[in-house]
Amino acid sequence: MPAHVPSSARELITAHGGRVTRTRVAVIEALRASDHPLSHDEIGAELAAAAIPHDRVTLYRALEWLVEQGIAQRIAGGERAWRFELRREDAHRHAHFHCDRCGQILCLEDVPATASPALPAGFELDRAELVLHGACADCGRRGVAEGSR
Amino acid sequence: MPAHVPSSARELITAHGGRVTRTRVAVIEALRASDHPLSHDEIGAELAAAAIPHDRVTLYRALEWLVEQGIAQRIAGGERAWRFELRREDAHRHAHFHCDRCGQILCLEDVPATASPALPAGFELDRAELVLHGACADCGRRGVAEGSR
DNA sequence: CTTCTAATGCTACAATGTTGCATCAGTAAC
DNA sequence: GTTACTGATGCAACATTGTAGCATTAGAAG
Repeated sequence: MPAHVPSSARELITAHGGRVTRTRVAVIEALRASDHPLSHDEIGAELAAAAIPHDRVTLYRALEWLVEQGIAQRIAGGERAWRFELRREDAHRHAHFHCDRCGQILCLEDVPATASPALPAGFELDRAELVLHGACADCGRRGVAEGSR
Repeated sequence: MPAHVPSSARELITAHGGRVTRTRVAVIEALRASDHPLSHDEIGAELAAAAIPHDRVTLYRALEWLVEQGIAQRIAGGERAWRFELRREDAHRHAHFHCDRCGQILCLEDVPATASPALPAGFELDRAELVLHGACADCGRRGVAEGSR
């Protein structure tokens, strides 16, 4: 990925009136480099791998800020922990797939998370979250009868 | 609701080879009586209101069993806690709405949780979970600019 | 370089869910 | 009805995930 992309992590942060800190930059880079939503834990591991000192709480707050600013978005995956991914202009409506066996979550770029128009009166729609559950290609091939836990 | 519905809680349990215990019966009744998915906490409150002694862990395990048996299903709502609802034959595909302001979750009976056919090769779909986020009728009417937190 | 304050990095805590194990109770066999 | 078997419970202790408070650090502006 070129280093001088239009909206670098630095630009992205300053554009939202935030301070450019190593944690925020690293989190954005990690999210950008991944092809699937990351959990707090996974992001923490990325930072550790990049030898970037960080605190658990700081990471939570950095992500909270990114979500508030609309730079990132949360996904309620299959497990208890939140997952995060960068919010893209047009593609922030794709669905996700959660494998009930290996727990992996991945993006289904081709599957739109359609916002149905049939909402009751008075309701305001902000966003739609579509999560498909099942077995991913790897797990599916290993047979259905194995049992997942 | 009539007491002699085709599949009473008792029948539902024995049909799946489980023992009929007050906790399981009460949980099923609570889920059946509610028009929206319930959290552990809410179900616990129902049991307490019905003067049914219960333990937090027992409740978790009762719900776990119900989900395993396909009697109930989990919904990953807006908050961290799981929500549960009875799984209905044909209607187990409706979407849910999460109000980002009051935290309430409710069923959108009219909105189907469509399972897209465009899954990558090798993937097996079990179920689709569609959650719409926004403001419910009550919260929406009270103005958008109030701020949610 | 100094100043201002947003972010950080603790610690401590809250909320949610899980594990182990002794005991209780639902069910079936007698 | 009594007995025996084992699923289900209840308790304690723990694991995971996320928050709150507050003193300190460091980004950005002058």
